[in-house]
Amino acid sequence: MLQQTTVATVGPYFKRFLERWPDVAALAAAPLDDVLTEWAGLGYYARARNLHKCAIAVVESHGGRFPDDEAALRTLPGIGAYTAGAIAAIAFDRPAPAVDGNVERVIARHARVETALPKAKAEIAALVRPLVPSPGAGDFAQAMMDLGAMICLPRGPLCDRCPVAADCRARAAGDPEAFPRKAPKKARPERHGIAFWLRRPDGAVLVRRRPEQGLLGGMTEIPTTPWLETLWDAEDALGHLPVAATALGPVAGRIEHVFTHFRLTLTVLAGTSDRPAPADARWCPADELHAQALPTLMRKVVRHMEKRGTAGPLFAEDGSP
DNA sequence: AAAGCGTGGAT
DNA sequence: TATCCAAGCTT
Repeated sequence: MLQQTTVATVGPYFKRFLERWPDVAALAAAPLDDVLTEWAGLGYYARARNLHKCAIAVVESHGGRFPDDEAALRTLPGIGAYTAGAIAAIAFDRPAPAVDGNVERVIARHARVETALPKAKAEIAALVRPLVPSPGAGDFAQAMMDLGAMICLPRGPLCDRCPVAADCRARAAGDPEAFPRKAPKKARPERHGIAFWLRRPDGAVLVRRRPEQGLLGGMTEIPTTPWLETLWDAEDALGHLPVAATALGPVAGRIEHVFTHFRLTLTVLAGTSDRPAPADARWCPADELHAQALPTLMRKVVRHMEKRGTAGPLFAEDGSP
């Protein structure tokens, strides 16, 4: 859960997750959709799919216990270089480096590594590995991460309180904030889509499961058009209407959302339908909507509609259809 | 091996 | 508002 996510954000998710699935066997036995529902809002949903796969692998291939060496851990789904090292060192006190973003920063400054991230990852891990004490690998891993999190800050590092300031090369050069070097990031394009808010006379809302792979994979969505860098023509959008509907009209306002690699603006087309749901979709009773595996973007759509009320055909605030 | 993959908080 | 950043991994 903590991969690319802050402790503060993870906290409540972690608690609920462990209450529901207290051990690997329980998680392995759970339906993926339940795991995704519990994960909804945390982001990077491949982590949830991988964690579930990982639990199954641990149960089926490792007798229900995590392996204690880096190489075996590294083969499990969702466990990469950092997580394998962290588990080996912290859970089993094996001499492995746990190099997260904090440690990368500490080392990049201490050795004044000129190679830019992410290319420098291997170089930095190679610098850490010989430093790992044994026993004590777990404490070392924690200490290095805490040094980065509390002293060797991204901006305004507290060098006066740093236990290794004396031989820090970036400190000596007076430019610690210039490290780690980073590859330039690319622009974030704007994309647009139209969401179809379709209700049955009994109030149920049409929802759909997204494909298992890719963005928001396996999560539940309010059906939308594809998300393109061009604005949608109303007529083109209707070609993506998932089920025949009546009283279709645009809803005032927009939903803005920022993903890692693009910005998205959704507008909503609301209507009514009494048809059976298509194969990849289902009618969700209104009072069950919030218990679905809705990612934050889709919760924004739901919130948007709840704010406006959902009775009858909807029109823009200026009265246009 | 560069690109894809979420979200919220801090500055 | 824009940018950065967070206990990274997979393809």
